[in-house]
Amino acid sequence: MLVWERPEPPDRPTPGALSRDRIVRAAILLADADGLDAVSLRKVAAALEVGPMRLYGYIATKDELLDLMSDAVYAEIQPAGEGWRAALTSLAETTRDAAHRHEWFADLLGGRPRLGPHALAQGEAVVSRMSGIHVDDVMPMVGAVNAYVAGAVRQEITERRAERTSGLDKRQWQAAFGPYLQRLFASGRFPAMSAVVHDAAHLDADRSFRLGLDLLLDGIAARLAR
Amino acid sequence: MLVWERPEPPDRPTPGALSRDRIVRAAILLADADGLDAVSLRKVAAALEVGPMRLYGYIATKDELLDLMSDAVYAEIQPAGEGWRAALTSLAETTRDAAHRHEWFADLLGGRPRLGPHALAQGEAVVSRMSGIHVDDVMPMVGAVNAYVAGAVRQEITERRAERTSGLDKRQWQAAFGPYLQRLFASGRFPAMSAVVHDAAHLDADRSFRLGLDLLLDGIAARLAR
DNA sequence: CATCGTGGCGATACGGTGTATTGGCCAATA
DNA sequence: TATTGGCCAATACACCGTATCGCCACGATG
Repeated sequence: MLVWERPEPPDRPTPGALSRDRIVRAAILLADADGLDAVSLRKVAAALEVGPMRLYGYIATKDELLDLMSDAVYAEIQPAGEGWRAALTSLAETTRDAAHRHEWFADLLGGRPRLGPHALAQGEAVVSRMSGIHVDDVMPMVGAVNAYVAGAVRQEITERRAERTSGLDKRQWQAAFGPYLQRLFASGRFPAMSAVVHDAAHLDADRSFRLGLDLLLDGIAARLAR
Repeated sequence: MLVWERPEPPDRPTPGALSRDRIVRAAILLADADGLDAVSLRKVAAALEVGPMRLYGYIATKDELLDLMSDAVYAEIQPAGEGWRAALTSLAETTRDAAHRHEWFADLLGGRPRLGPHALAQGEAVVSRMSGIHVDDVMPMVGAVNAYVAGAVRQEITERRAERTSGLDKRQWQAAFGPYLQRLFASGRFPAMSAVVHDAAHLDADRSFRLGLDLLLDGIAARLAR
């Protein structure tokens, strides 16, 4: 049950030959274009001009393919920076950037164990930059940032998707939810929320993500100062 | 396309009659028992001793059923407490408790718009308790807590599931990942992580969740004090 | 060189899914 | 009583992940 490791055939691969990499890349292209639901083993195989069963010589199951796709994205996330605050900020921003390039990544983020080699390498890159922090504090702090990032990114992508599908048929969306929401708010059952959504300044996604992250990092800084 | 509102037939319902509530409750029982994947319209219908197509008189699509299930869980989350810190803490803990009762909720959390009536009521309960906070700061702060909670809870449930399935056949799991991880760590490519997982105290899930939450709340408190 | 064995690969098959369509039956109305 | 309308069940379709089977081509062996 080797998941992330599977030896390629030792003789140099024929250029057109199948491989785990080619399969994962094809799956990622499909997911980038049409979302995770568009990734089926049949479609991936078709994109590679191959029968569906061929894939089972390289991956054991569809879940394993999803794990490999995730780990391929982790390869794109390599946080840099000096000092813990820069490292954690970079971790958050590069993860978010990756999710913007691959929206489906937001759906997988946190939904499966992060044990792939690239995910581990990313963890190493972060942990190794947490200089001067007590060893007992490293994982909780990194974990908290990862949790915030996963939740915030998923929320953001969800909203973006909702806006996009409502943009395609904004008329429909407004017809469906506009009256419903309007009635609820007019009902007076949500006075506090009404006041906030009416009066508050609306931040764009960048600023809102950054603000929440800064709150968390400020809390970490305060803890470290004690 | 009324999603969360659909009038029940006005004459008082026959006890055994179908209804959105009965459908949602049956789906939740299935999901609690065997996970989200076990929720299929056919199985829900079978649990209600009814043909699958009957459900389409009450819900438009399976996604709508998932939205209704989510919103039913939000009905269980009613944060209490006086003052913003108690309210946000309560929001986090009750959300986490709900995900412990309904593990599938962690998979849905943040994955779809939170526009159901109970979700809105929960939002109102939180916002109305953010007393003394500038109107522009309310949503970002509540949003940050919600993001952290969603990410942390999903991560926690994912780990819990991995442990459980590996508990069923722990031998298999160790045989699969033990050597792989051992080799990676022995390879010396992850010195910082190795040191941390070797030397650091391991917190249980309760403490780790609470610690991350406190970091974020401390950051909020610091911001409010400025 | 002829034959046999083998192993990889394609096609087929199975049980499941969400949902569209069809057709029949029952009940209320003209 | 004849008709019509609406509800409900059954059927149907396209697709999914994956198990199985049978063929064919190739390498080893007599």
